Parts: sequence; structure tokens; C-alpha cells
Amino acid sequence: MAAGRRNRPPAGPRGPVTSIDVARRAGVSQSAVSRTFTPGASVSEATRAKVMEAARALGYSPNAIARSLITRRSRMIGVIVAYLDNHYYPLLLETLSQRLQREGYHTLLFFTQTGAPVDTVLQEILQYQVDGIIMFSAVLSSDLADLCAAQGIPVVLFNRTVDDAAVSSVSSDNVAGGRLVGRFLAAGGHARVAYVAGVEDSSTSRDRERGLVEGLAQGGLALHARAVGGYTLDGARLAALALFDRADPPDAIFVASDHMALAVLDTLRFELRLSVPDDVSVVGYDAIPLGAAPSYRLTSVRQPNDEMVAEAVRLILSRIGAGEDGGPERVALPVRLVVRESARRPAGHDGSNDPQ
Amino acid sequence: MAAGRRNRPPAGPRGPVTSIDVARRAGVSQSAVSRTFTPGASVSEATRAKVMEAARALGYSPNAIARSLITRRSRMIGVIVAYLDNHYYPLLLETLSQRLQREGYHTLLFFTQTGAPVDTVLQEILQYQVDGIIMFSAVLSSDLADLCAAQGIPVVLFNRTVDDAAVSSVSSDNVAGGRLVGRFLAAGGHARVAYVAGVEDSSTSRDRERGLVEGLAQGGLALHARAVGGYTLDGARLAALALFDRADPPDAIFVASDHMALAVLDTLRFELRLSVPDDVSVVGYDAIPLGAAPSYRLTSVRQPNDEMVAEAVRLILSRIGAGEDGGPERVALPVRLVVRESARRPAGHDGSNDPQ
DNA sequence: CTGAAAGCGCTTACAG
DNA sequence: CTGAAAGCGCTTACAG
Repeated sequence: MAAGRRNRPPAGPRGPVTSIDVARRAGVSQSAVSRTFTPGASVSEATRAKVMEAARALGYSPNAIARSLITRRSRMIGVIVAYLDNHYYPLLLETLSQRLQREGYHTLLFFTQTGAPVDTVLQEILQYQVDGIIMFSAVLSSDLADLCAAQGIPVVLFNRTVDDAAVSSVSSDNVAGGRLVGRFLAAGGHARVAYVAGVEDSSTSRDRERGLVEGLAQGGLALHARAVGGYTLDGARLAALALFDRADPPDAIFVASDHMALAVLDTLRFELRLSVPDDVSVVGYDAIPLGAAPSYRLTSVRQPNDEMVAEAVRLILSRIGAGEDGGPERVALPVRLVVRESARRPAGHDGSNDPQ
Repeated sequence: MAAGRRNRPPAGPRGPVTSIDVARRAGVSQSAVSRTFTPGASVSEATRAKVMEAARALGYSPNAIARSLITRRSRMIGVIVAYLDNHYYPLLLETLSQRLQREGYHTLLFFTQTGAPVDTVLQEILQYQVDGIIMFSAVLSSDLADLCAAQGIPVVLFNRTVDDAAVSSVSSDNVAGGRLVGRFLAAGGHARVAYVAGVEDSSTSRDRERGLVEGLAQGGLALHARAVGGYTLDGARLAALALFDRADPPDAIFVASDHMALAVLDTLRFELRLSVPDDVSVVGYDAIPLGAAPSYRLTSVRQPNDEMVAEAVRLILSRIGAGEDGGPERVALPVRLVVRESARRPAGHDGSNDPQ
């Protein structure tokens, strides 16, 4: 009946060497082959040597898919990125992926449109039996969070938090960052401080604004104006124009991300013909490398990127290991102000805080 | 003996609902469930309805890992990225991943250090039984190319070519791009044109330089000087400094990538106090969005990014489908010059070519 | 259209 | 330390 060969491709070029092939050649059992390729399993040196020799001769390497099926661990982490046009993310994605690799995990990458529902993508990810999910600035509804929880898949949000869901998150202390900026601008003698938000419903943008308001209050100021940039270059440009299309334009602008801040700066200088920081100060958030370029010299808030990534990896792995774990954790790491020349400094401030 | 339950987790929270569970509830066979979730399979409407109803009730979705094992198709494409610090790649990676998603494929992402061997990473990818591999500006030895070929895994190189291997590639016509720049600079009345290379052994950088030399020759010029930037910001800065640390500095510089060109521009303006383009012209390659910013206005060569990605996807999918296919293909797509203000123009050139 | 049965390539208790 | 056997959750000829 030849049932055993039915699913083989038609004598294809692909040499699917299996552990059985290796076992046969080495004169050992399939179990012995498996043990040889399982770190920590008990195999005698003699057996191991025979297996390795046979494996080398046949060009065998274990089939991770089959292994995943039987162990119920895919060693894949689903990574969902909402958008990569922020210069800030690619670097983090690289660090994250390499860190996961080092831990023996792999990155299954998905993109969502900003603001679009994560639903479809999440379904696909779950079908691939990922061991965990890390979301980069994507918004997760609590329904979906529940879905993941029901399947026992830990989720870690990066650079976002959700209030109402059992989801871990790691971000910088956005409120503290905003506060730092608010105090700095107030101390710098600014009178009319405006905020350019990212996406309105992003926790990141909200928290930074909240901090700004608090910091300004400490200096006796209220927020003077606000506009929404939506985290895009165009949006930021329009926001900047809107802020100056009024009788009392701001004398300082805090922008929710460096990416947008660069666009704001360009718009102020080249479209509105303003001098930065003489006419108006600009402060960003993220401290992206380009902000340090001589053309921009952007004052910004620096997140501890590597630590944040390390923390996200630690969180996801600990929850994978634990099974029934200690529940979600929220981590907010400390930030610091990087003072350059795009914002007027408080008297006596010598800019020594500038690491660049 | 209860052997059937041995591998189940200890009554975990994870509800691994299988097709058998659904079949039981729907009162049909496991085959019927499978067919319901296989597009194009023959199931009656009545059966399909029963299955869908049961699946919904149980929260079932097919296990892609198990499916991969039996079909010998993982529907995963391994994507290897050499480095993401070039602003040019993140966008392409996103486009690529989304295009693959649309075709029902998924992205398994890996990073290599620039210049580091792809060996380890490639081994891991192959274990995951990816259906194909796309490499972003990574260098592939012909040994490894052979390994993939032996396993029947098609490989497509993006933005790189290899001479001696049976590997498909898609890139822009780098020689033509360089030629365009050479002619443009010669026509612009420049006398001493220098080149800032990327990584010396990258086909991309070599081809762009070759084109430059050809274009200059058409205008009666030879390449005046060269330096190596290694595709990094720091490397580019040092290259710029080196080019001006000589008796006869260049009056024009063609830089192998926009990413580096921005650093060169900043270095010229802010460190060497030169005026661009009055003292020296700068031309890049890639036409990254930031190059259009008012602070830079970088003249550059634009690759048809979307077409290149589409082409890479087409190539890889066609080779997956074909099994024994028509062999590797090399695609080089046409480019065009984007004229802005960072380089002196030939007399009579009105810059109308600038799309921005 | 439908179901019973075999098998994808592995791991892992179990019993030596 | 080692092997025989069962099973992970699917798909797919085969025979109705």
C-alpha cells in the first residue's frame, strides 16, 4: 500500500535527512540521536560520537518544527510592530531580536498599520504557537489581551501600557520625563509652552503630556497650547504650523518624539523663518542619534534603551518559564534629560549634561 | 497506561483545542474539520457550518506548526538583515513583511553583525524549515549558498549580488546610478570628484563606484580620490575628514549611501566650515526621506523601493512554487537622479527633476 | 462529499 | 546509558 511514502515530495532535491536516517547509519536508536541533540540529556561519549559522525556525514540538523510540535514550545516570540517609520524603533528591534537569539528564541515579525486593529495579525501569530508576544507601541484591546491569557501566551507591551488588562509592560518613566522637560522649560524663562502630542490614545503621549503639565506647574506655568502630530513627519509639520497660526504663539515646544521634533524644527526654521532657540525652544523625546547631528542639536529625553529591551526579554522569558506565573508586571525605567542647543537653558546651566 | 496524556502540560491554563475536539463537538470527522479550514477543499455547506459553529464555541484555530510538519511547508520566510542602522532598511523591511503577510507567508527575522559570517544564523533558520530566505545586504558565501540549494531552499539577495553562486538577487542598477552621478557632476563643472565607499567588499558599493568612474570618464574626468565609510555615520565622518586632509581636496563627493551622506554633509559644514554646494558638492544614494528635509536637501539616486521589494517577493514565491525551477534570476531595476540643492547643477539645469 | 487510517519528524516516560 | 513505543495536531490519498 506504500502509505508511508505518500506525503513525500516527488523525489525532490530537498534531502530531508531525519533522525531515523542518522540513527540507522550510526547503528543506534532514534532516541540516542535525539539525546545527542538535546543539551543536558544523558548519552555516553561513544554514542554521541557515533551520532555526530553520522549526522555530519548526512548533513543532518534537527527539524525545529517537529520538535516544537512534541515539546509544545516553538521557541518563537511573536513581535508586533505598529510602525517603523520612527527612527527610534529599528535599533530597538535589532537589539531585541539579537537578545532573543542569544537566549535561543526567534523572532516572528508582524506589522500593523498604526491605529489599525491587531486582531488579524494576532490570530496568525497564535496559530504559529509562539511562546510569547512582544508588542512595539501597538495598542492592545483588553479582549485580545484576554484571548492571549486564555491561551497561556504571555504578552509584553513595549513603550505602551494598558490600564485594564493583565498585560506586562515596559516603558520609560514617561511622566517623569515630561516633568523634567516642564521644569527645564519653566526654569529657562519660557512663558508659553506648547505640546505636540503623538497619537492621542497612546499612553506614551498622554503620560509625557501629564508630566509636562506637572513640571510646568512646579514652575508656576500652565500648558499654553497643544496640537497633535500623530507621530508622523507631516503631522508634526502641520502641528507646528497650527501652533503659530494664532495671536500668541508659543515660545517653547515639547514634542512627544524626536522623530516629530526634527520635523517641527525644520518647519520652524525653514517655513516660519524662526530662530531656534532664540525665538522658540524645541525639546524632543527619545534622544535618537540623528538628534545629535550638528544640524539639529536637539535637546531631548533619553530612555535607557538597552535596559528596556533587556527588561522586556527578561519579563517574557520569566513568564514563559513560569507557566502559572506571578502575573503581569509593569516596569517604568528612569530617564534623563540630554541638554543640547535647541532649547534655551536656565541661567547658569552650562550644558554639561550633554553626553554628546 | 494512559500514554496518551503524557505530554500534556499539568492541567495548564492553555486550552489546546485540537481539530479532534472540534470534530467531536460538531459530530463530524477530523478530516471534515481540516477541510473546512483548507481553502478550496470540498466540504458541504452543512458540514462547514457545523464545524465553524463548533470551532467558534471552543475557540479553535488550526495549529500552524502541525500543519507545517505534515505539509512540509512552513509558510515562513527567513529574513536576514545585516544591519538596520541605515535609515533605508526599516522601511523596506516593513514593506517586505507586509507583502509576505498578504501572500500568506510570515517573516522569521534574524540579524547578523555587518561582516560577520552568516553561518550560525543560517543553520538556525534552516532548522525552522523556512520555505525561502531573503537576505538584506548580507554577504553570502558560495558554500552557504550551496547548502541552501542542497536543501532546496531558494535564496534571494536584496541589494547585493554574488558572482559565483546560484542565488537570485534584486537590486537597483547600481552601475547606472553611479554613471548618472558621474555625468551630472562632470556636467556641473566639477574637477575633483571623490567617492566615499561603503564596505569595500559589498557589491553595491563597488558597482556604484564603477558607474561613477564611467560617468566621469564620459565627461573627461578621472576619479580624484576615495575613502571608505563602512556604511556608518562615524566612518563617513572620518572619510570626509580624510578627503580634506590633503593638498588638493575634492570639489564634489559622491557618497555610497544617503545615510553616510548626511554625516558627510554635517562634517563638511560644521567641522570643516565649508559651504555646500558652493565649496563642495555632495550626492548620496537611496533618496531616504530625511534627505529631503530642509536642513539637508540632498541630491541623491532613487531606487524603486516598492518595485524592488515586490520583485524580491515575486522571485522567492515563484521559486517556492516551482520546486525544480528555472534557476536563479538577477534583477536590477532602473534608478533616477533626484536633484536637490546639495550639489552644483549643470548650467541650464533647473532642478525640475526634483520630485519633492 | 465524507471518514478511517497512516504518517510528518521529533521527544520522552518507561523499562531495562 | 539505551531502545521500543506512543503521541504532538495536523493533512491527505484511499475507498466509499
